[in-house]
Amino acid sequence: MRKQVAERAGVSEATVSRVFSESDAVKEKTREKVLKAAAELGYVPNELARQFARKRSGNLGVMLPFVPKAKLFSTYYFYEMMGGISEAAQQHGADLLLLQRMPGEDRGCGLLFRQQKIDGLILLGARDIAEEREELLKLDAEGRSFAFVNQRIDGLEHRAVETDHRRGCFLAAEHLLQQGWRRPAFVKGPPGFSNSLDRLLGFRDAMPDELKGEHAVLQGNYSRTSGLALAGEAAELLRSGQADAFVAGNDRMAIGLLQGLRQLGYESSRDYGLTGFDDSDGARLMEPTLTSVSASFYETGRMAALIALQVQSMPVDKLPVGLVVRESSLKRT
Amino acid sequence: MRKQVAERAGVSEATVSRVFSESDAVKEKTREKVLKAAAELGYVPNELARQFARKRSGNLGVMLPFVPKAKLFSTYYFYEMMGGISEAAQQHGADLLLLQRMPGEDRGCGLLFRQQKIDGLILLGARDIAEEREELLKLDAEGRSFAFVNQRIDGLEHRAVETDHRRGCFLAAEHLLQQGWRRPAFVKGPPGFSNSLDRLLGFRDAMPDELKGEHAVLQGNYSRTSGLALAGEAAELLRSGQADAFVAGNDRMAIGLLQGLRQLGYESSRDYGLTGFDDSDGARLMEPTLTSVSASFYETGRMAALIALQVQSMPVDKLPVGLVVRESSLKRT
DNA sequence: CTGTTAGCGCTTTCAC
DNA sequence: GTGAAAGCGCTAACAG
Repeated sequence: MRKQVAERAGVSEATVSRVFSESDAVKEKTREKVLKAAAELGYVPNELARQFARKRSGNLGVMLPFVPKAKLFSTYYFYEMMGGISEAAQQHGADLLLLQRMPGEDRGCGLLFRQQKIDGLILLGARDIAEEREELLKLDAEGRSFAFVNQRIDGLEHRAVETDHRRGCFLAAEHLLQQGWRRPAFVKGPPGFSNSLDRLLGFRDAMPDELKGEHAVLQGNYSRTSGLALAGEAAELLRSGQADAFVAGNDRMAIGLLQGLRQLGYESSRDYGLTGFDDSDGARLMEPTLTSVSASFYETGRMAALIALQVQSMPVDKLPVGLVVRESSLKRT
Repeated sequence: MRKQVAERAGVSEATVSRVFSESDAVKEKTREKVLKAAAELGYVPNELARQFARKRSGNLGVMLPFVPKAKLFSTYYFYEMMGGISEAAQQHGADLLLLQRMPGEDRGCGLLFRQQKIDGLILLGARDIAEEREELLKLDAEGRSFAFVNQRIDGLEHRAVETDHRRGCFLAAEHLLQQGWRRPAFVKGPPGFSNSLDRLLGFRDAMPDELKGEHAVLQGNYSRTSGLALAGEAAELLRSGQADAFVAGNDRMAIGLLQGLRQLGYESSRDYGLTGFDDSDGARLMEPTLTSVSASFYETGRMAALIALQVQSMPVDKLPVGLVVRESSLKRT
C-alpha cells in the first residue's frame, strides 16, 4: 500500500514516511506528489505500526478508582475533570485510554508503562495509603510520566495538582459567620484523602479563637447517604446549641444532610446555615439551592494532563476556588 | 530481553511467545521454565509490538458527541453507560479508547479503523441526520464492527441497542391517569434523536381515545434549562385547563419545569402531576422527589460493547424499562 | 533533500 | 512440541 503510493509518486517509501510524519523537510513539490498519490489510493498511515516503530503508544492513560455501585466521587467531579483531560490530550495529539483499577488485583500502573500501552498516566482516585504511595513512588523513581489529582503524597508534590481545598472551606465558614451564624460545625470526608483534612483545616482557619478547639466535627464519607445518616447527630447539635450551621466537606454530604434534617423538621437557612463544596449540579437543583465552593475541576484535569504529557511541570500554586452563595447559607431574618 | 528469557529458559524465542500468548499447546514443563525465567528477568511482553504483529489494537473506541459547555446528555446517563461498556470491555480484554467528536471537522470514524487505532467502536450521541447516517452506513458496508445507542437508523438496526423508550413513557402517562390526572401534556426532546419521538408515541399510546389527538406537546431539548423555559407555556396550559399533568421526555426537563412552575406558584403533586425519564440522581434529589422511568443504561452500555466487540449480536428485544413512582406524580387528596 | 538499509518485538507459517 | 525464519508497516540513522 505505502509502496504503491511511493511508486505512484515516484519517490521512495522513506519519503512517503517523511511526508506523513511532517517532521523532516521535504521539498514542497515532492510533498504534493506524495499527498496526491496517497489521496488517490486512499492511503492512510497505520498508526499502530507507527506507534510500534516509534516506541510510543501516544496514549494518555486515565485510571479510575474502582467504583462498585456507590460512586466514589460525584459524577460531576468526574465529568468535569475528564473534560479538561480530554481537551489537553486532544491539543497535544494524545489519545485517552480509560483504565479502571480492579478490586482485588491491582494490576500495577507500572505494567501499563512497561507494556507500552501508555506514555503517560493520570490517577483520578489516588489515596494516601501505604500500598498506593509505595507504588507511585516506585513509578516516579522509574521516571514514568504521571500525575494525580486532589491528593497530597509526601515526595510526590511535583506530580500532584490540587485545588485549594483549605481556602475553599475557609471561605465557606467565613461566609456563614458573616451571615450571623454563631457556631458552625464541620462535616468531614473520609480519611485516606488528604483533601478531607485540608477542608477541615480551612474551616478551622475561619473560626474565631473561642471556637477554634470547640466546634463539632461529624464524620461522613463524601456520599449523600453518609450525610443523610448524620442528620440525627446534626439535629442533636442544633437542639443543644452546640452548632447552628454546617460546613460540609462536599455537596453530596450537604445535600444528604439537608434532606435528613428536613425529615426531622429543620430547614436550612431558617433553622441552620449550610454550605457544600464542589458546586456540583446538585447544588443548583436543591431546594433551597445550596451555597457551595466552586473549584475548577476542568482546569484541574487539564493541568494533570499537561503534566502527564510532560508539556508542563507543576504550577507553584494550588488552583483557585470561589464561593458561590446560594440560599442554604443565608440567614433568614 | 525476550531473547534473554529464551536463553535462560533454554528454549527459542518462539516458544516464549507461545507461552505468553497462551494459545499454542506448550509442554507444561517448558511453560514453567519460561515463566520462571521471565519472572526472574522481570520480562513483560510489549503490548504495542504484539498488537502490531497481530494487526489488532485491542482497543474499543467510545465516541462521545461534542459537548461544548452544555451537557448534551445528562452526566448520569453517560456515567452509567460507561460503566457497562467498561465492564464488558474488561471482561473481553479490550481497552477503552475515549474519542471525542470535534465540532467542525468530523474526523470520520472510518479513519480510526483504518489507522488500526480501534477494533470496534461505540457511538454515544449518534443522531439521525443525513451526514451521520451516511457515514455509519459506509462504516457498516466496510464491515467495521460498531454499535450505537438509543437511536434508530434505517438499515442499521443490527447495530443499535435501544431502551424501550416508548413503553417507558407509556407507563408514565398511564400512571398519571391512574392517579386521577385528566389531561397530561407531553414535553418533548429535540428532533434528530429518534427517542424523542418514541417517547412521545409511548405517551400517546396511553391516552384515552378522546385525548389521542388533543393533548398538548411542549418542545424542549432535554436540558434542564429548556424545561425551565417552558414553564410559562406550561402554566398557561394549567391555567386554561388544557393540561393538568406533564410527562417529560427526560428528568432534566422535568426538573427544570418543576422549578419554573414553582416560581409561578404551581407545585407538583398539589397543582399538577409530573413524571420524568432516566431515573437520574437528580430525580431523587428533587423536592418533591420526581417520579421517573428507569432504564438500565449500564446494561445498554454493556450490550453495545458486546456488539462492538463482536462477542454477541443484537438482542431481539429492546431493553426493559420500569416506572419509579415518587411524589411528583401523586395526586394530593 | 532523498534513497538505502536496518531494525522495532512480536506472531506465525513451516519444517522437524 | 519446538525451532527457524519471514515478515507486520513504519521510523531512523546514514549516505549521497
